[in-house]
Amino acid sequence: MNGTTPRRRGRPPRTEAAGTRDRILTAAREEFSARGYEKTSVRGIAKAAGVDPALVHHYFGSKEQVFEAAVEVAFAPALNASDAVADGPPDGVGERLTRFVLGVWENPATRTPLLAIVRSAVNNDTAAAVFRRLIAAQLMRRIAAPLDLPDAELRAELAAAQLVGTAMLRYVIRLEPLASADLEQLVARLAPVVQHHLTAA
Amino acid sequence: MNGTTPRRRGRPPRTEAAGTRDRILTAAREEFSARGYEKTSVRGIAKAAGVDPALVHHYFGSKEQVFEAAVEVAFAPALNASDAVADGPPDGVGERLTRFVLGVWENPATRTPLLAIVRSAVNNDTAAAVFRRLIAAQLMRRIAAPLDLPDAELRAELAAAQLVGTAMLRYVIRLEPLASADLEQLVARLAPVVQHHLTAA
DNA sequence: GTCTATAGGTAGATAGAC
DNA sequence: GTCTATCTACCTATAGAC
Repeated sequence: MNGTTPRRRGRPPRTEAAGTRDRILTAAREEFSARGYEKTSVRGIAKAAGVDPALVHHYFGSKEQVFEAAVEVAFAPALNASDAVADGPPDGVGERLTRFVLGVWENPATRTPLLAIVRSAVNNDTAAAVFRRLIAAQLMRRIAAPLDLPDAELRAELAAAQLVGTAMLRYVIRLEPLASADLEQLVARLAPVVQHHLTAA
Repeated sequence: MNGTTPRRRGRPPRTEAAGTRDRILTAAREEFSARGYEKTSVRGIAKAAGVDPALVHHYFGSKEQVFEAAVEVAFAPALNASDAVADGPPDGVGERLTRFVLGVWENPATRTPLLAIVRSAVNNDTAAAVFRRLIAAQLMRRIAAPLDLPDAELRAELAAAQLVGTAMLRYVIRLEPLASADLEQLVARLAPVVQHHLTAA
C-alpha cells in the first residue's frame, strides 16, 4: 500500500476531501448519460461537479477510467434483482423480466447510468464490452440456463432484444406514442412476447 | 464511359468535377458508420476520400450537411420496399417485415448508412430525428394504418422495437450467439412475434 | 475546381506551486 | 488535496491564391 495511489475500485474510505470524489462521479454519470462518451469532456464533468479539471485526472487517471467508474453502479441493481426474476413460477418469468427492465429504466437513479452505457456503447468499444457484460453475465446465466431448452441463449437474447429495442425507442430516441405510453400497457403487451421467446416451442 | 453520373440528389446539376463528390459521399458513409457522428471528422472523411478537407466543405457546406447527404441513401430501400411489406396476405406481414429489416441489415451496401444512423442517433439530435423519420414515416404509415386495430401505432412500434433491438445486439453490439446466428433461424423466431404485435388480440 | 494557410476553439493530459 | 498554467493535439470552418 502506498499513500498516493488513486487507483481504486470500490471506495476504501480515506480521510480525504469531503466527498469530492463522489461529486465528480455523480457529475460524470450525469454528463455521460446526457451526452455519451465522445461528447462528454473531462472539463465539462469538472465544471458540473464544481471542481478543478485536474482533480478528475487526479482521482481517476484517464477519461476512460472515469467512465468505467461512473457506469459501474449500473451493475448493482442487475445483480441484486436477477434473483427476483429467476425465482418464482416459470410461466411468470416473462412478466417479471419485463417489469424489472422497464423498472430500472423508469427509475431516474438507475436510468442515468444505463443511458450513459447505451449512448456510449454504440461508438466505444470499452462501453460496448460493458453492455455485453451487463446483458450476458447475469441475465443470460440466471435466466437462460434454467430454461433447459435448445437454443436457450439465443432465446434469452431475442427476449432481451425486445426489451433493449423498447428502451432504445422509448427512452433514447423518444419515439411517440411509445415514449409516452402507459407502463402497464407496455407490460401487458411485452410480457407475453418475452415469455414466448423464453419458453414457447 | 458515362459522361455525367445520374447519381445526384438535391444538387443542382453543374458541370463540376468528375467523381469527387461521390467519392466524398462514399467515404463519409464509411466513416460515419464506423465511428458515429461525433468521432467522425471532416478531415478524416477527406483523407479517406483522397481529397482536400476544404473540398468537403466546398461541396456540402457543414459537417451536418455531409451527414444528411450520407445517410439519405438509407431511405431509398425503405421507400421502395414498404410496398412489398404492406402488400400481400395480412397473416404474412410479420415475416415480410422481419425479412425486410434483417435483409437491409445483412446487405453491406444498406447496412453502412444504417450503422451511421444508429451510431449517431443516440448522441445527436439531428441523427435522432432522421431515425424517427426512418421508422415512423413509411413503416408506421404503410403498415400500422391498414391494421385498423386499436393502438395500431403502438403495436407497430413495439414490433419495430423487437427488430431494432435485434439489430442493435446483432450488428452493433455484436452479442453472441445472436451475432452469428443463422438468418433463417432468426426469421423463424422473430416473424411470429412481430406478427403477434401487429395483429393479435 | 482544388489547394494552402490560418483563424478560432476545444480537447485530454501533466508539472509543479501552494 | 487542490489549483494555475501550459503542452500538445486535433477540430470545424473560411478566405483567398492558383
